[in-house]
Amino acid sequence: MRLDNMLIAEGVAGPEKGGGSAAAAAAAAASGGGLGQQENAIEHSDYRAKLAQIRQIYHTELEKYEQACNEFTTHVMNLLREQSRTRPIAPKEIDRMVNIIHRKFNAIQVQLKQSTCEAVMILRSRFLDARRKRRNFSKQATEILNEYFYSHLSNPYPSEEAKEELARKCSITVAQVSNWFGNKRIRYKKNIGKAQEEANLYAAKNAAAADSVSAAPHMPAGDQHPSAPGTPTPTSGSGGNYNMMNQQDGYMNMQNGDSYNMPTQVANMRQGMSQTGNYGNDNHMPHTQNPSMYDHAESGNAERMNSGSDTHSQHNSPPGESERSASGHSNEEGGNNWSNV
DNA sequence: GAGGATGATTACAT
DNA sequence: ATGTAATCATCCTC
Repeated sequence: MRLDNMLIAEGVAGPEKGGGSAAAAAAAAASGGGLGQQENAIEHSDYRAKLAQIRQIYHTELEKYEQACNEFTTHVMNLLREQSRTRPIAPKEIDRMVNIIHRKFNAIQVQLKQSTCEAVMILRSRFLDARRKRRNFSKQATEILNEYFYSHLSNPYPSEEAKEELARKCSITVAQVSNWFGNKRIRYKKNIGKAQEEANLYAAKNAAAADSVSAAPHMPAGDQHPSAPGTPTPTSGSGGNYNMMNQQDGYMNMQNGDSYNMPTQVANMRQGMSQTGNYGNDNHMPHTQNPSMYDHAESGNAERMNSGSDTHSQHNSPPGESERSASGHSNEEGGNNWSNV
């Protein structure tokens, strides 16, 4: 019964006219924004064509089975009729035989329906799989995301609100922002060396922005963390939008002891610089001074990765981020070791 | 066309 | 629920 319903819903079973339109409509709904309508139309016609093919195969097979069922039933009936000459055969017995045959053929039909459902599912996944439709984000969106990421390098876990804000700015969904940060964190860790160049780029950008801000100090005081002046976003042009980030930087600075009073941009810059300075250079910063991820990552030292806090701290840190931001609590136990895996 | 970059999905952990 | 890691499928650059 469920199979029947599904096949009807997918437009394989049910009325012939407009077969597949339901599924095509579902496909249209599921595909979401981002694609041109023409492109959609092409894909949907393709999808409909394939679905029609499945539908045709399904119906011819079904017809074949029904025909075979009828043939076999009449065959058995004939046999019974012949037998009735030699022995009495009750109508009940005939009914029973017919029922058995029908049950058998029903089971075969269920198998047919199952495999048809599978085929439709595969077709759907082929056409509706978002991976097949992926488009790169706009340059501006990537810029905004990178900017946020590198200015929160010590704790690149945007809160729900920050994600919404970023999503709005980049014209993407919150889920896409989450995906982006997930991918970014992983790939940053995997390729620290290369990412450092990028990090420096954004750090320098921030520094430049900081200069221009300090030249014209007009930031609303209410927006600012006491120890972290605002970090304006050059591309966004709306300086007060990264409230969360300022608070997070405050959290980061709290752990750094001497950098507690350091302006955010300078801290970021320093992070970037220390990164470059340490990479391929024995001039490591003492961990107590700047226990940032670079010290761990650039060394590529698995032992170091396991030292300090265990995996719990890593997993506790992200979910706590928003709470920290909201409550303004600082974490006295080095929490910015997100790369310590 | 090859290979890297990138967005999305999945499995699994906490 | 949210994160990581691996992987897929596509885009993009050379």
